[in-house]
Amino acid sequence: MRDSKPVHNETHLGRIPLFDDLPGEEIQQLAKVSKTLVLEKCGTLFRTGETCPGLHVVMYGQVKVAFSSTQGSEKVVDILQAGQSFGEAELLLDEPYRAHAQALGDTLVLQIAKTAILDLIARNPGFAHKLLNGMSRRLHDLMVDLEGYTLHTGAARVLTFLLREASAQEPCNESAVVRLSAPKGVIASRLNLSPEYFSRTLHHLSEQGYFAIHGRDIHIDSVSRLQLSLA
Amino acid sequence: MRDSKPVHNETHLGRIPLFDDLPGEEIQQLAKVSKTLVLEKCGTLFRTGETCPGLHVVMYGQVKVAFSSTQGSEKVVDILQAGQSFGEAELLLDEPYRAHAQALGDTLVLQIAKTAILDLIARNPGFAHKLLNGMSRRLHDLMVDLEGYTLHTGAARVLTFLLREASAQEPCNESAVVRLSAPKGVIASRLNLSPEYFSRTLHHLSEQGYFAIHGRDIHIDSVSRLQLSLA
DNA sequence: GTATTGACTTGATCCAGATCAAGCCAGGCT
DNA sequence: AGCCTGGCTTGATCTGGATCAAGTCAATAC
Repeated sequence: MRDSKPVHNETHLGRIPLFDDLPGEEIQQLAKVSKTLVLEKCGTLFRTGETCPGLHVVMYGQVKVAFSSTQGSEKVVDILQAGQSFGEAELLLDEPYRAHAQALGDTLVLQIAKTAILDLIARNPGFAHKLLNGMSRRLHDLMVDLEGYTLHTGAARVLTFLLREASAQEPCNESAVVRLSAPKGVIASRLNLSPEYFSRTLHHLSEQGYFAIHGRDIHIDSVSRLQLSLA
Repeated sequence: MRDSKPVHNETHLGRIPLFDDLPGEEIQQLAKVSKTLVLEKCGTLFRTGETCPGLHVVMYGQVKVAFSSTQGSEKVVDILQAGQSFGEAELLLDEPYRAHAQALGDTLVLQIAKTAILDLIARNPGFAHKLLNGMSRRLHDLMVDLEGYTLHTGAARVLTFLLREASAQEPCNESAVVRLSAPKGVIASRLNLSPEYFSRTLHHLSEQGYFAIHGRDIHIDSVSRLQLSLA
């Protein structure tokens, strides 16, 4: 993890959904108070228990956020893609992180100083509203996850995951090729399954004819058939 | 579930944490656009799939929020106490509820019109900030729950629950009597356990000498001993 | 007082998914 | 080439917690 000077971050920041209707001078101000973090594969962004130095925004690459148990096992909570921000709740509450975050590949993250964010909230109602929407989205997604973990089976979670990926990667197509954006073990943990059971479930479902597995590519013939199997 | 005219809601609203530093005229405005809902035991506040008519605030009583599976079983997500609000995320996103809500006893709930809340966010940065803090808190609590569900055992969840209740009901005491605020079955579901297993675990832990069970009262001799057993 | 209902307990059995243990295979080393 | 190393699969076994099935014990209703 190395720091570098904030060169040309304005242009990048301006494209992030959270900031994209902020006036130019605000963006410049943000860029001035943010640090650029370059992470290589497995590089740590933050650890459990650390206090939150600012808002993290993934510029490119992927970051996995996970809990770690005392026995060394870990549970992936989220896989952040480029454009996503993280740590709003901890920032606003001044609570230490419950989870740790690690880059899944070469990744670039901006860290925006806390005061700048608080400032924006106080001065710019539009920004506050956008932040509220972002947190609502996260809260909502977390509820969906929770529902899955507590009252759906492993297979159902796998199917829902594939369907969501399919509609994100190839919207409104009857057939789709879903490319798993992370190692299967990471996806498994994200779905709260052991790698072994995830593999078995995936192969079992493919034997039922729901899709074909080619490495990290899942070929789905009939998206609507998957949908039906969940109802 | 009956509606009644908004009588004297101002005084009640002004005491809710979310609104307690709003000027009097704003409170009056809120009271004017809010509906009073009187629920008796098991009365439904909202159902899964309904769209959100406004922000719900529990004035007194208790409301359980739960997912229901197709097979009739349900999973309690949260038990709302007096003073708590619910539905911010769904309100802001215009998404239908993922869960349903039911009164656990005689309960009074205020329902504040969506437009009034949006207005306040736009006009009053302090309110927006407070709302952000509230949602951060909920997001954070959900992460804690998720951590418990995914990497702690049933017994550990029971102990953590009792400890949290103890410190809420009798802060900083070495011994405490925790009164379960809802039927054991509801608490069990909140901890993602079957009623049977919750009962067993509770009795098993009491046999280990962690506490004594007297109906809904749990007598804890040594709070610090429970804390130790979790580390 | 007796039935009824709802909240809880207790025991027996079952199962989804974890864990343990090999083995496999592709890609990056030297 | 040969050798790791890490990601994935596959099989055998185990277990936390669910489910099914009776009770027990209030508290309310009749």
